[in-house]
Amino acid sequence: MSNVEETKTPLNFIEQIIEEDLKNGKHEGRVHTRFPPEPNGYLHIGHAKAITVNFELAQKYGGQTNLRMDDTNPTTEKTSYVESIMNDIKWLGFEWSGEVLYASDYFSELYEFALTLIRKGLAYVDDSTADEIAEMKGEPTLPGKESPYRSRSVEESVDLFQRMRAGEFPDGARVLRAKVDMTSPNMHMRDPILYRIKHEDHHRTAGEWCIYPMYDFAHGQSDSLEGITHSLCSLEFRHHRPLYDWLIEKLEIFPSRQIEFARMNVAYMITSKRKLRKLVEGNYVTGWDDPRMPTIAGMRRRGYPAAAIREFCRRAGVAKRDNLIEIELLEFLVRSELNKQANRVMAVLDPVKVVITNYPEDKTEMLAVENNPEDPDGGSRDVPFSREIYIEKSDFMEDPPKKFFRMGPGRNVRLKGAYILPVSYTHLTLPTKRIV
RNA sequence: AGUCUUGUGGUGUAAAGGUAGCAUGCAACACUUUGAAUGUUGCGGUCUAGGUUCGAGUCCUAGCAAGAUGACCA
Repeated sequence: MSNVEETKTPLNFIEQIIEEDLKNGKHEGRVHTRFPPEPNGYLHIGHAKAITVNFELAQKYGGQTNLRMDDTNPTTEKTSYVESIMNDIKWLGFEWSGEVLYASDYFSELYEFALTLIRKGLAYVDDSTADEIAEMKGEPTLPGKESPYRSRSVEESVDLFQRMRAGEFPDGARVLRAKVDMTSPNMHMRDPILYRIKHEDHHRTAGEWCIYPMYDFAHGQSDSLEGITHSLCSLEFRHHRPLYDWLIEKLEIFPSRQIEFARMNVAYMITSKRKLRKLVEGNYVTGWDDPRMPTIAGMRRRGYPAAAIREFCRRAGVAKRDNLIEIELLEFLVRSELNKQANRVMAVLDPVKVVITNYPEDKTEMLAVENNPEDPDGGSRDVPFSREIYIEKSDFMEDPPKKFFRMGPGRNVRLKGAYILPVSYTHLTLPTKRIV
């Protein structure tokens, strides 16, 4: 009768999408995700969430996860951050597919993509100033205006773009823009900037380039070049998705799919690299890995186990609504993990001497005490026991209330790993108690 | 001519028209072997108003609320 109902573990909405794709044989059943940090600071608890989701989702469906540095802005990015990022991900317990990848590895391909777009009449070089472009962009409630350079010939744009790349123009003189729709209700579709001029050394390509692609012209293209099937990002990129898809379609390249989910917010924790950097640079903390910082490195130094952080990210779930996770959940999981793996020792901070009057004066025996009651294989250690021992002052009360389960007159207590002690004390002078 | 997304116990997350569940939190009780331990019990919820349906958290309509979006950042 009682058919064993298959206990279907609930799927989050991304898993549902993936399983649907798998069912339809999309991408030959391949699942490939990526974690794309910008190397301009240390990873924090919010990144831990993105890392866990990306890596564990791929793991679950037998896929792979790339680690790709989103390094398209040479002014803010540093190699030292690349190292900290690799460190933190490894410490969290994840392994990326192959070598670390860089968006900067694709600068040549991206440059060719740009040329392709121009030749298709889908991008143009704009000589307007930043202010003019902002002005013409309009406002969310008002349509924008087309740039006078929008109708420039393909040949002229190709020539100008090549000369931008050759370093003929100063920073800000011109940009490359996609030709989409200046009246779109979506601001990101109002001829977004694809390339800007920056005469600045890059942490990896050094002085090789003086034009750099914008996020929208690097991220999706990198996803595509790597064959990423499911490109997960946070909700604020929802408005970028039409552009993400538009570029892939026009370029006729591998159709990665962007899926947005809500970032994790944790009570009392700042997850803004900008603000964390201020703490570091203002010397309010000793560094990105200060134990008070909500960075992965900081939490590591604070003693939080990686397993607890991973579990925290899992329990926070994956959904699209804004959330604020209570710190209590993290603390609960840290305790619970530490309970499993930490050895116990005894220490007395505020000692009170106890004399066990019916125990031989010159005897000392070694009693075995388990290292970890939650770990049967944790072994034991020997603790000496003799007539005079010390206990914590707060473990004794002369006139204890009913709820007090520790030492008190007329009570029996069991000493951890040792004997039951009947306390029929006769005389008490702190800091020494005499017990029969 | 704004657009998009999201509303389920205090918090987070499930329930694919059919018993609103799980976790955390809080409370009470239990406990002669550390505990911020463990065990048991309890508390507490579908944004609002209509509609469809035998039946609505779920579908429809209208509201309301919150968040995102106007960088040559990502």
